[in-house]
Amino acid sequence: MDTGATFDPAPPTRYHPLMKQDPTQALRDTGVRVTRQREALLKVLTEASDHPDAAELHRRARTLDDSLSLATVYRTLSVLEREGVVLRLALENGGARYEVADAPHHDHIVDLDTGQITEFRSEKIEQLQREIAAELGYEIIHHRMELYCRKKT
Amino acid sequence: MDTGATFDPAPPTRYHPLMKQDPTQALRDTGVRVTRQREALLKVLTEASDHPDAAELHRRARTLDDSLSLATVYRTLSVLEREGVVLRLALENGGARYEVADAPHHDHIVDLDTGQITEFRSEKIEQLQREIAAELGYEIIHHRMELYCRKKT
DNA sequence: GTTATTGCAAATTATTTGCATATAA
DNA sequence: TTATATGCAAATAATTTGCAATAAC
Repeated sequence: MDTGATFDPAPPTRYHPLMKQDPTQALRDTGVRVTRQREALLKVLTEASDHPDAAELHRRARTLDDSLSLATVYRTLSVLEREGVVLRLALENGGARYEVADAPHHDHIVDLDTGQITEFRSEKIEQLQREIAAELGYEIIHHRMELYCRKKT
Repeated sequence: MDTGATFDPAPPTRYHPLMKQDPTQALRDTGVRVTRQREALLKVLTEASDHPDAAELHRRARTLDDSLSLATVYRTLSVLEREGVVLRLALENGGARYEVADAPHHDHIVDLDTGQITEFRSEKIEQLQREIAAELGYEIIHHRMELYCRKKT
């Protein structure tokens, strides 16, 4: 069985335009001010291989800048999302989770027992999605797909 | 182009075991008490062709039982979800939306401009999903897929 | 008659916002 | 210098919960 799908426990390649170079400089070029707290958050985000929520990012980034407030975490995440630097993930339950947009588009497998998230992409599925949307006269702007799974015994 | 996908603006066929007969009687058989407020909510849910949130369901059901409280709406929805009678939809933003589990599994297309939701199913995609999960030793318990689209011009 | 369900109000959780102060460019 | 970002505390929004009263079976 070869589905042509590829997997990434933690994607290595830079992808988003803003991530091709130093993200802080790239942000500056877009007219976004780079503050101490934004640098801390960016560092924590790029180093995270899991998918932390705002509170967890706050916890981690505070070790780099202990004045950082949770409100600023939310505000910064929203700026970074608008700039295309991070992606917000809204899983089935609980609050939003975040990941750096440093890899090509992918979808997620959630391990229901461990909570572990695996990323994968399937060009075949993407193609089918586009065709299905097109049948209804639609163009896909973006999409989400999550497989909630358990290890086979 | 034939993707084999099928579409339902509002699915007609009863599906869930509990929906094959009178849902209220079916619930009673499972040991769930059928109250005035639960009947009102069930009626509103089965008659809805859109995907209302809790507040909207409250509004609609209150015309049938004006004593119905929002807290009871939430509690009832959670009971109905546990019983498999309704599905909770957690779209990209905003609160949860609900639909009756009266049709086979399907995914959703969300019109970004009108908010309209179209249901579709694609056995091809489902098959690919299962294969991808299997490659990682996973079995899919359930999944979600939403295509956020705009009408092609 | 029991036991589950309800309404109400108060509590929670996740996130956002107003405002005076601090700071990047 | 001057607009933007920050921290703090208060405000929202969606959902949940404690508890005494009520109703289903």
